[in-house]
This record gives sequence, structure tokens and C-alpha cells, in this order.
Amino acid sequence: MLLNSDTRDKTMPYCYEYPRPAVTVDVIAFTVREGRLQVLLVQRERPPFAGAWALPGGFVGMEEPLEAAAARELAEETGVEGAYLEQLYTYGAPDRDPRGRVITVAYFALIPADAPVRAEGGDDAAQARWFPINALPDLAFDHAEIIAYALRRLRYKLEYTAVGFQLLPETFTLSELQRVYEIILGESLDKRNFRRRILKADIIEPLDAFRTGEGRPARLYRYKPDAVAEVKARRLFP
Amino acid sequence: MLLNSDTRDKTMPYCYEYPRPAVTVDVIAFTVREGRLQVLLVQRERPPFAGAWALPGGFVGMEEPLEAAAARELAEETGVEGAYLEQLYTYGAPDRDPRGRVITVAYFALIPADAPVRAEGGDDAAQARWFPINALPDLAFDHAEIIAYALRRLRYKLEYTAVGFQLLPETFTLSELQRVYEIILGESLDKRNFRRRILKADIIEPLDAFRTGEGRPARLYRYKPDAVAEVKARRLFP
DNA sequence: ACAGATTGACGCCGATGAGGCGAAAAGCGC
DNA sequence: GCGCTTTTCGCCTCATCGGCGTCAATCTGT
Repeated sequence: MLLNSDTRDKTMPYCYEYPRPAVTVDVIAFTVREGRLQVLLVQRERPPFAGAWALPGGFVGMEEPLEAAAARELAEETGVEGAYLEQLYTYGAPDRDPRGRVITVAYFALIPADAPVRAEGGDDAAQARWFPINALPDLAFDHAEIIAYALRRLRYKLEYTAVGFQLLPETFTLSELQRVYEIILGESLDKRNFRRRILKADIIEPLDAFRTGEGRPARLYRYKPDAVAEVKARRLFP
Repeated sequence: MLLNSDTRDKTMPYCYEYPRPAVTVDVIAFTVREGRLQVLLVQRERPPFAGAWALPGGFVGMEEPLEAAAARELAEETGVEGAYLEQLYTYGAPDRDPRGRVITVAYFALIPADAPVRAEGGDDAAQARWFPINALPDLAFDHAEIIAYALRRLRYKLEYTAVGFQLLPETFTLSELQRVYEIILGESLDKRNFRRRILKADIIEPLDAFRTGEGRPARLYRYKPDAVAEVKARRLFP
């Protein structure tokens, strides 16, 4: 199966008693820009799937924790550091990579709307671009499946966890926050009810600043640094 | 780091251009027996941690899907097949195994209370035993942390998903089901409210049989095979 | 056989919370 | 000042949840 499982030249210096799969990390980076939920993709340069778009990712270093590898790959592609990062799922179907057995640990990341992302549409060697979630190109490997699952999980997480703030700048208005929710969940919410509920959750705090623009200026809020990330779970079932 | 990264004898026939971590699966098998939530552990025979208790697990075959590997390990230790199995998390701290880099994909399994589990307390080579969740022995590797997380996830899943049935025989009474919930969640529930809510969820169906015992015989129920596993989520947040 | 104990099953009631909606407040551009 | 937009406050209603009383069916001990 593996092309190199029997070769023994000096380009294959790492030998083991039993065969080992390769381990990679892939990052699904979400952001909300231009009023749409977008995902970061990179264009592959080498076979397999040369020219196709794929999730940013790469091999895990031998001394590198998994999450550190994901953070590194994300930083290499976008320059973004300190973004929200969470392990999503590990994919290991034997045939998911034509080069051999590759097991990938998928992470999803939330990039604030105001984070400067470099190489945006750049003509570097490895081109990276944001794609709206509903206008994705053909994807390499099983990355389409991975993104579909990441989107399900993002929506789910948004509904029972205070994680939407990770997609906004540090300060934001209630309307901006609501728009993020509406974009991701794909439904419109009532302004007054949204406001009431999010204030009762006691996870954001008002600031003394306002955002001026059209209409009445809106108060700016900030995510409470000490707020528990998990909204205390009401029992859903039974 | 790896002892064998430079050795080149005939016991190390699998060679690669870059070093690769080993990949294993570990299974956290839960069951409810003797009125307690229990976890399956095996006693290690070899170093490291020889003699210590650990989660059942082992290496992933090169052509084997991850979940298949978990199911195989579980079947080898217990003989149980077809149990509920779900990927939990992937642990990959560089120092979690003193032998070198070992990345493990953890699965948690729910074993029905009536499933015959072989090697229970047997004196086989690899001894396997159930341990009550609140009376665990010292554990090898990072397995204590893994079990703690699995327990959190089990409780969480029980509250928003219809998964408790996986711990019961195919037919059960409402009181038996309630008992499972009480044991896992660690709190007592009101009989009448539990009954009302679980019937409204419309995921179990009454049978024409009754379980006789102390007091009035209780109607037996069965998990609806076509019921959606995920209880349709009410929004929790905001 | 009968009384009391034990467990299962049905239904009401008040409190709580969520969604729907009206209306006032505060700036902006003309 | 006057319309327009957007924010913000507050009320009303309905569904749901938890708490509890009560009856029904069977077992057990005498």
C-alpha cells in the first residue's frame, strides 16, 4: 500500500517495527465578512489534487502538540494568532488520501472580523482565499465532508455556547452580534428578544462608548473576560 | 527522541522520509451495573506502567478505519459487538507515552446492562474488569484525564440526546430508564415528570408486555428504532 | 382471604421563560 | 423643524417545566 514501506535508502531514515500512518492537522477557519460566513481555503500546488482547493493543514511535528500544530498551520496561512481553536474530529478512513494512510485531526477556528488576514488573494506560492460557505469550489480529499460537519458543529455550538463573540472585534454593538447569529444560523431574529436574552445571560458588559452611524448611536459591548464559556446547560432531555 | 529512529535492521522494515507518530485507539466502555456507573479497564502486562490499570486499546491497523479499530479492541476485551460507539477526542501530547510519540483517538462505548461480558474478573493473560466510576484505581498514561472527559461528555450527551437507552436491554420499564439517568447524572428525578417528558419526546414505544416484581407490574417499553437520535434542539443560547 | 405495603400511572396548578409586538428615545440628513 | 433610521424599554400571552395529590394494580404477610 505505502509506496515507501520497503525502500531502504538514505532518504528514508526513519524506520519502525510496524507500519505507521502519517498524521496531519487540518484547520477549518470560519469568519464573517461581507455579510457572509466564509471559510479559508488554500490552493494545492502538488499532486494529489494539484490545483484543487483544500483546507489549510500539514504534518504534525514529532514534538508538537496537536493544537499547537493547528495553530501553527493557521498562522502560516493567515498570520492570525490567538484565534479561538477547538478540536473537531479525527478522520482516518484508509482511502482518504491516495498517497497512503493519512489520519487527520481537524480543528475549527473562529477568526474575528477585524483580524487582518495576510495573503488574502495574494499571488504567493500557496494561495489562500476566503470562500463563502455556500459557494465552495470542488475540494480535495474528504474536505467537503469535513467542512459540512464543521458547519453543523458551529451552528450547534452557537446555540448552546457563548462563542459567537470570537467572530467579532473586541467591542461590538448588539446589532452586530445579532447579525452574526443571523448569518450563521440562517434565520432572522427579533431585535428585542435577542437583546433581552443575551443580556440576561450576563456574558457581555456595556461600555461607555457608542458606535455612531445611521440612526441612533448604539452602545458598544464587550465580552466579559471572566464569563464562563459554557452557558449553564438547562436540561434538554428528557 | 524515538529510540528506533535511526536503527536499520531487519526488525525495522517500515521506513519513511520523516518520522511518524504511532496511532492507537482507546475505548472508554461505560455500563450501569449493580446500581453504579462502571468503566472497563484492563491490567497492563508490559512496561510502561506494567501492572497498572488502563483503558483497553491498541494500535490501528494500516487498512483499518478508526472506528473499526475501536470496535475490534472492545470486542477483543469484552466480546461485546454492536455496542454504541462514538469518537470522543484525540489526545496527542508529545510526552503522554514514555516510549515516544503516540497519538490516541479515544472512543466511548455504551454497553447494555444485559450484555454478557466475558473475561469478567477472569484470570486470563489480559485481565479485564469493571470499576465503579467513583472508585477507579491509579491509571496508566493520561487515562484518568480521558475518563474524566468521557464522563463529562456522557452526562452532557444524556441531557440533550436520547442515548440512555444504549445502556439498557432492548426492553425496559420507565423506572429502569429513570434509574439509569439518576445514576449517571447523580441526582434524583421526579417519577411523574420524568415519565411525562420522556413520553412527549416520542422516542420510546410501549409494548404489550409487563415486568412483574414488587408492586404493580410495569409496562415494558422499547426504543423506537426510527427515532432520531438527536432530540431536536431547542435553542439554549442566546 | 384480607389488610397494608409497594410500585405504577394520570392529571392539575402555579411559576418561569420565550416569542410577539407597541412605542418612546436618540441621532442624521434635508 | 421634520421625516427617517436605529436603538432601547416594557407589556402581554402562551407554552413548558417542576411540584404535588390521587387513584390503580399487584405483592406480601398474617
